[in-house]
Amino acid sequence: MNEKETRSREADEKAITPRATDYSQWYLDIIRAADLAEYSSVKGCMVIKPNGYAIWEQIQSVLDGKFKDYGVRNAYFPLLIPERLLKREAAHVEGFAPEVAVVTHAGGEKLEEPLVIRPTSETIMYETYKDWIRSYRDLPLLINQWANVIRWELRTKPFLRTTEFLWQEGHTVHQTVDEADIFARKMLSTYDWFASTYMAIPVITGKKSESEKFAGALHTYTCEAMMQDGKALQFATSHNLGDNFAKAFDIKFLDETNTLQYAWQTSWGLSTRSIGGLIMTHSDDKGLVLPPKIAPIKVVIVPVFNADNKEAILEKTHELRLEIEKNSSAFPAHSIAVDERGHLRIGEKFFDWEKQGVPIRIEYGPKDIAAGQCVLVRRDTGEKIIAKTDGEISRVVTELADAIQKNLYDTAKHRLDSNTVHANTWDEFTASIENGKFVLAHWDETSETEKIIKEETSATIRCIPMDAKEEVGKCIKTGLSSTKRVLFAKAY
RNA sequence: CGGGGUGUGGUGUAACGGCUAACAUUCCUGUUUUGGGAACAGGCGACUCCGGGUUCGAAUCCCGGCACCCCGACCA
Repeated sequence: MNEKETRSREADEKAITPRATDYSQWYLDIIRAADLAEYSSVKGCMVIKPNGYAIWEQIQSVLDGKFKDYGVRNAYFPLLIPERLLKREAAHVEGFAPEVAVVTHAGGEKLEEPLVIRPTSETIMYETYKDWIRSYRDLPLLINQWANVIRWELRTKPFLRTTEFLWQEGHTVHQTVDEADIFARKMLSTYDWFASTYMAIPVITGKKSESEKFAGALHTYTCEAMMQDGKALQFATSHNLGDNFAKAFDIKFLDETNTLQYAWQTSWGLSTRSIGGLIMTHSDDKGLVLPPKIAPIKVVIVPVFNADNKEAILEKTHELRLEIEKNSSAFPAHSIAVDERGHLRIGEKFFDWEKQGVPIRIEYGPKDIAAGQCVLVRRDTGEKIIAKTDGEISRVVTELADAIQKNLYDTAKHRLDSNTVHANTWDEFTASIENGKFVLAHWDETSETEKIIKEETSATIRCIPMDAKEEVGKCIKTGLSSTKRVLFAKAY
């Protein structure tokens, strides 16, 4: 075997499984290649590694700022919930009972009352809320919590469904059902805005069907994204809880007319699952691809040096880095990396950063310095751009980041639009679902029909789209009359 | 809980019932290298998943257990 063949074989061994071959393995390969997470010794749980957690911190930072703009304040409630609290709201306990973990022993003794580890915090928070709320002047109460939760799922996959996961859960209390509903929708559009603007993930917003809605909610609103294999991923949800929990937890307030009333509530959440969506939306067969606005490292400068000129080159490299940093607020110091590693060859460094999804790579060596320029390479297209280092570099980097952000969104949007189809007959419907499409179809609005469709095709109603037009139609399964199309797809 | 598969250095693999369990890679030390996956030299690293059994002799054969992975069922 000659040298060339050896190199080619090694390259194959390091390569990521192509998407077309095995989508599931491809997804896991990306996570490993980008060093985002790994399985832990606890079944169903994962260790989020620094590269993965850095993405979560970006998400936290953007969302938390937006929540604060709305007057939402952060708080923290206990991990352990007395079992009786979880049982207060009938639909809620029925929905969560199968997947809760229960602590039965502590302090070396069996507990009088078991404690469940929160699968979500409605119950423990609302138990407290009832003492916080006396009059309409205490409302609205707007609280968010960044926390971990545990749901004992039978089958797990990193980020998308793990036994323990991180999320934010917002819980608000309002005077009227209308005000609560408006707030729930406002949070839905906030998630929509975040997904499209920052994650470059276009979503379809809508309402969940009765059988898919949150256990204990009046309405559940959702953002549904399309992955590269055509399957749907629930990106985030926002619930109008009505007065279901207020009645179960006795949350009442005195209104302006001195009448005691039950309050109206919402809850809304976005989890580390969104990172799974991010990976599956943009990554390619070379590794992770991150949109610049959410990438922890937005630019990596790879200097080209040898033992003789190393110090001189590195000095110039840091000057270049400062030039970008000081001229554009979008690129703080920690978002620009300089690869000074001396034990790796230039090629290995390039592959390393490509795997990690860094949006822009800048190559900077003696030839560039002599010419007063540097070479920028886009992660999304691989295109090389030469820019003058003097004066224009920070503008070029900023524009390039915007162009990458836009390109990633446009590509995902095109994929979503071109794979969303209408079906008017059962045959059309099943064929489209089999082809991995999002299918807009008429439905007779019964849970029975929904269940039958799921059993026969494994497709579920992802949502009743917010922008669904009123039109006369017939249910694709039963032929009964229907007034609007709903979104069906196979889901993660 | 069904169906399928796998357990050997950190990772990926090899070894007919028979030598001190081999090879590659990672990692560490040095030297030389650096515009697309470097080379050489040296070094660290395993009770071959666990427990029994058969045998002069077991990573290998038999029995039992356990763990993990994939496909279902479950899942806001």
